[in-house]
Amino acid sequence: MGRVPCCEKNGVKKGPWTPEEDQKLIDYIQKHGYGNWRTLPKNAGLQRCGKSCRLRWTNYLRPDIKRGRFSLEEEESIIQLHSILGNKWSTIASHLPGRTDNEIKNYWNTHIKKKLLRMGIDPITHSPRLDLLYISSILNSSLYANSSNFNIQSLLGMQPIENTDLLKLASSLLLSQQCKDQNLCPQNYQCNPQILNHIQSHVQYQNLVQQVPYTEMVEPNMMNPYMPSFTDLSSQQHSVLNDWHRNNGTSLSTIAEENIPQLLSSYNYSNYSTDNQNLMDPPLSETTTLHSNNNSNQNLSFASVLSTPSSSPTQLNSSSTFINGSITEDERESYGSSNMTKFEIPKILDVNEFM
DNA sequence: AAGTGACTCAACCGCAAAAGG
DNA sequence: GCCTTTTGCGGTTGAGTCACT
Repeated sequence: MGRVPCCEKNGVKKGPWTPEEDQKLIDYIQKHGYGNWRTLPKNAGLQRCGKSCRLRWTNYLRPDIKRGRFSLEEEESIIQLHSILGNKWSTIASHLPGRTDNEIKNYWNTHIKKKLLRMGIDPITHSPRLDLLYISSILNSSLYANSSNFNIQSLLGMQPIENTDLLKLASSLLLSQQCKDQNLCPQNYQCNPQILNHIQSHVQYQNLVQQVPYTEMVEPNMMNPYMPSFTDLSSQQHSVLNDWHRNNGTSLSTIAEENIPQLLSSYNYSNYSTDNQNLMDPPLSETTTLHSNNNSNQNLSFASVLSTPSSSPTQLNSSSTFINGSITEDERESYGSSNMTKFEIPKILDVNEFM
């Protein structure tokens, strides 16, 4: 395994480590610790550069390294953390005891990323890949509708989407966006129920990855059309939060997860309007009842979308499908055993550290 | 059994940040 | 404040392995 040495300059060896080299490194570090990686190889009698020694130790020889398959909990943690942190592998690794950044990075690239892609979820934004759905929709509904040998999903590495409704709703989503962009949306625009189903599915996915305090949203804007970050809040919303902050003697950064949805839902976000408006906000906030709340006429706001975690009184329809309703065996392996609506943050996650 | 392509993962590279002088 | 050195991180590579034909 590994890379073949491309050169051996100055007697510095590269490539795979031998058991003898490993033993030398272990012996030296056990005796002297690993203070200076630069001088370590010389002192340890290794013909390696310090960088190589450090890497070998941190990724392989460290005694607290956990090897073997990632557990379901670990996988869920990685997905959650990645949705918050992006490719900050070392930070993610620091929340998974015994796992290295390299190992997590590899696991992400070889397993999780592909799995999400197959499910039609963008592994970068953790949002549905509407762009591909849109292309697919166009192609499926027009020129190539009857062509059995043309399949954009397979070309793009996606799982075949058999549910044509999903394609339609993707089109609807984009059309509604275009409509909105051009101010063509009628005041009484009725949101396509299929879109609602889709959003429900997406919210379920977000339940999986977004079970973190909202304060975490401050840092990376997750580019998720349904999940505006804290920094996306309008000044009015900030004002509400600040009022709350003043009344409770806390800072915004310390507002607890369970408080924000409650706080936000007390505010009528139908007034919410900014240039970078949420993709679905206008039609949804006017007409829809996404949640089976006790108030069936409650406006849909992103606050209610935000409040979907298990702490929320809002319960999604547990029979809702995940994106297109067909979860493969592979995906079931990862998600099937855990009820997404009941998913909880693993105890090892202390997201406050990200701040 | 042999060939082939996909997958895995240890290790390398280059860059940036931090530390030291 | 500037320069040099060291450390850490994220992206990428490619030999070994596996699965399929």
